[in-house]
Amino acid sequence: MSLATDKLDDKPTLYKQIRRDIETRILTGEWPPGHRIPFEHQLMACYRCSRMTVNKALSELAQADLIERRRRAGSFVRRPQHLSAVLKIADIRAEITALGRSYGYQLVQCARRAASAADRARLGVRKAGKVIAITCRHSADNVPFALEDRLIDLEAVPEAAHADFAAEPPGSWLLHHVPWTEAEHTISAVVADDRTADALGIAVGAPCLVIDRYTWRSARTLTAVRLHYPGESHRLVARFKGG
Amino acid sequence: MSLATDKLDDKPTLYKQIRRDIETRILTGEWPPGHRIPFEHQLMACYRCSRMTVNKALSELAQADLIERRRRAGSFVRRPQHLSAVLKIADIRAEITALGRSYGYQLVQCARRAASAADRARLGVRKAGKVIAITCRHSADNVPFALEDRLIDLEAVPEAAHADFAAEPPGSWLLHHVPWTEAEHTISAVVADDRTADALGIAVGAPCLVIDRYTWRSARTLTAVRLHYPGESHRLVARFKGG
DNA sequence: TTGACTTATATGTCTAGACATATAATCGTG
DNA sequence: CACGATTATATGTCTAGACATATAAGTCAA
Repeated sequence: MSLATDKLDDKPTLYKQIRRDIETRILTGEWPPGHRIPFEHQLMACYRCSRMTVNKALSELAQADLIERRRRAGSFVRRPQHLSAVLKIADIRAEITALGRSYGYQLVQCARRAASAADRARLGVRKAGKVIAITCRHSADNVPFALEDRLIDLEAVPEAAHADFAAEPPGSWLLHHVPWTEAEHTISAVVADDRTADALGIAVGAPCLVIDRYTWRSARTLTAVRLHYPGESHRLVARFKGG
Repeated sequence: MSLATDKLDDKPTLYKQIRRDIETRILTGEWPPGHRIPFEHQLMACYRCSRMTVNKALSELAQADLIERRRRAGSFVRRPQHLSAVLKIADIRAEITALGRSYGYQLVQCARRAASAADRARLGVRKAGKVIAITCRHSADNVPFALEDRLIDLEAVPEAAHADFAAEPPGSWLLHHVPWTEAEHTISAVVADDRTADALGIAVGAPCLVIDRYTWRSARTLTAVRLHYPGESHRLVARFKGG
């Protein structure tokens, strides 16, 4: 279980030095959340450099959400984002092939229909419209990997009408054809019902990891998908830095 | 399920305009992974601005991992990071109080002992040494919220010997007293065994979300913790931006 | 063909200024 | 005291330069 030393080997430059100094103080707790970072002009004097140099350091810390900058007031250490969570799982096919396993895909069902009330609730739309409902299965080395139930809003993604979801998984198709701006994952655990157990080749009552993913482009829901993973075998691994 | 329009309302400035233009082309796929972004001097001419302005735009895109910059070669669209995952859950007490619920804590067991072979394997240490093993329970509004099984390496965190884990949850204590540099979460699903079901007040065989968290400081494991959440009630929500 | 050397060039960092702008703090007035 | 107007100030953005440096590409000799 070795740990990568992220980027400690790159040449130290002044702005990185400044950024690092501040970062260290934040991570060690020497500067707790809410603490005001020295003003830019103070750091200029301290490090004997121009304002643009300290500004670059502070801007990067702000982009990384470690500090918050407020006009006239100064820069402050942000509270660590409790319970804030970020999870990215873009494409199951890519995930499986990246693991060096062979990817398999079976389309179980694909229907184009007028949105039901339940569909509209799931997609967060009011008006009537058409949707595509897809059920499919992903497998790795011929072992079921995940069961996918997806809804695509055809009003938001009209191109999807011409996609061949028997040939290409909807997730991959969407990733390559439809730009998105924001997404949300919700992770929970359930026990397998008949249908899920059957599709994943596990026992009824076996644990499953469930991921619900909603994808938007500029406040418009594009697609909603629910994925069932066999819970014992599949794991989501998340590694990160920070304080 | 409304969606915050992240930062579309802020004043458009030139470097943001440039960043946005490039971002859009990447997200729409107009510039696929590997595509070379125009050189800085081309963008300077195109937008009629100084090099620092385009540099700021490109630097931010690079920091966000949307592009990769290579000296002499130029800037290139990066492959989307499939299966990359990030998850942050710092402190259960903070999580619960942030939800506006009352936090409760019960220490079930706390033992200081020489590290067993299993302990050493879990912490990734070779040498013999002392550890603290803690089992405790977190509750929200007097309903069991999570069961925690934690191991703290006393060689790495000697201060922990003086902490009172009956009064303060170990996660909170560690967060406030011990700086860390890197962590890893693994999420999986299981069904509750006797002990877990009993502690969480759920049925044996009910689904549970399991989070294993390892925390390091400079390649040294500080603590390993396993959390069981009642799977039906607890959800991890992850929201993020990007392509 | 291959390896070593040179050169051109795009990015990396930095400066010493400038004006814009949001807003905390102060001041003044009813 | 409450509230609106003013002011001071820290950050936000931008410029027109500069030199450093890694490296792709070209050059030349073995």
